Amino acid sequence: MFKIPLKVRYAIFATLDLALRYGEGPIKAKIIAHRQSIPTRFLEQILHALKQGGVVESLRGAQGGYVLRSPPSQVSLISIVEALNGSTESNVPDAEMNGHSLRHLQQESLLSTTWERVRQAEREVLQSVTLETLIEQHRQIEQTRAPMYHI
Amino acid sequence: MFKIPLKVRYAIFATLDLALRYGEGPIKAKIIAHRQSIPTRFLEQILHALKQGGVVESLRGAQGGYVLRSPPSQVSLISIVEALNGSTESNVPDAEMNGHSLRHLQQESLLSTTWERVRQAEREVLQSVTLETLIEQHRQIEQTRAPMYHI
DNA sequence: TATAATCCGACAATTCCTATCGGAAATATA
DNA sequence: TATATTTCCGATAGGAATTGTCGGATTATA
Repeated sequence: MFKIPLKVRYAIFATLDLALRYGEGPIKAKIIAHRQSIPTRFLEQILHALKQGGVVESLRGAQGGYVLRSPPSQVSLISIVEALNGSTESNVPDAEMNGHSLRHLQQESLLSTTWERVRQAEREVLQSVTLETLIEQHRQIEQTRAPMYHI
Repeated sequence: MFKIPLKVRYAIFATLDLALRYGEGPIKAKIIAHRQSIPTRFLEQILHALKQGGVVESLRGAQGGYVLRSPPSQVSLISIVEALNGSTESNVPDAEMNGHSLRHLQQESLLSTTWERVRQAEREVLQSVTLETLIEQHRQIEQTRAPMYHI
């Protein structure tokens, strides 16, 4: 329906990369970027946002890198998405209202309930999917694909 | 969660405008634009898309205009949203795949189930809300607001 | 100290959304 | 038929958001 930003996908695959090596110490942004085919400098920004959002921890300096803050089973996609949107996406900053006419504000209030329901529905799905879920899905895909090469 | 395009809101309020006058003959884009505070030329595009999507019918020429194709109770928000996104949003046109590496395609396939669930959840909400629903909400808001002015 | 890594702000490039425009085609009315 | 009206359609401009790059500051290791 509504488009998923590339940033979000990158963030998911970066954290998934960390999840696959959970407990093995910090991993460098550069390594993740290379493994997941993500522009390095862009990924740095994303990882930084994920840190602000409490999804990952960072260790600066030589031999530093990034680590998941919680085990993969505890990291849901919603926490990743929300980390990227910056905590305070809350509700229509004042600045944005100035551009709108009174009419538009009334219109918004009429739809606000519906939008809220849509977002809640999205949230529920994203809450139910964790990095561990994705890892399992990945394994299953690998298992059903592997036999193909042996025929 | 994921941002709602202005185009979608305009489309909803335009069809709502038609819904409020359902059965009273065609209504001109210019009139709707003025009533709903929507840029006229932009609205024309939107109405055209809504026609392609089967949401409205158009009558060209003098005394022409637009009419809802179905009664307000039969027009759900999902049909409006899908009309705007162009029928064949289906699945990743070939052209788009060229830009992506093999890795990115594998990544996509891993998330495709999740995205599909998110979209389905959105769809269910939007299916449950019709223009009639919004009209009723509107009336209720008016009723609770009106007494304020009499004090 | 030298090296390695994250951090941070600025900004360039690109894509998408919003909006405008000119004129063609169709229709009603006189 | 002539005229006015209105949708139709493509092109494109303007602006905002997304994507991506860069330089250097900061922090840590060795």
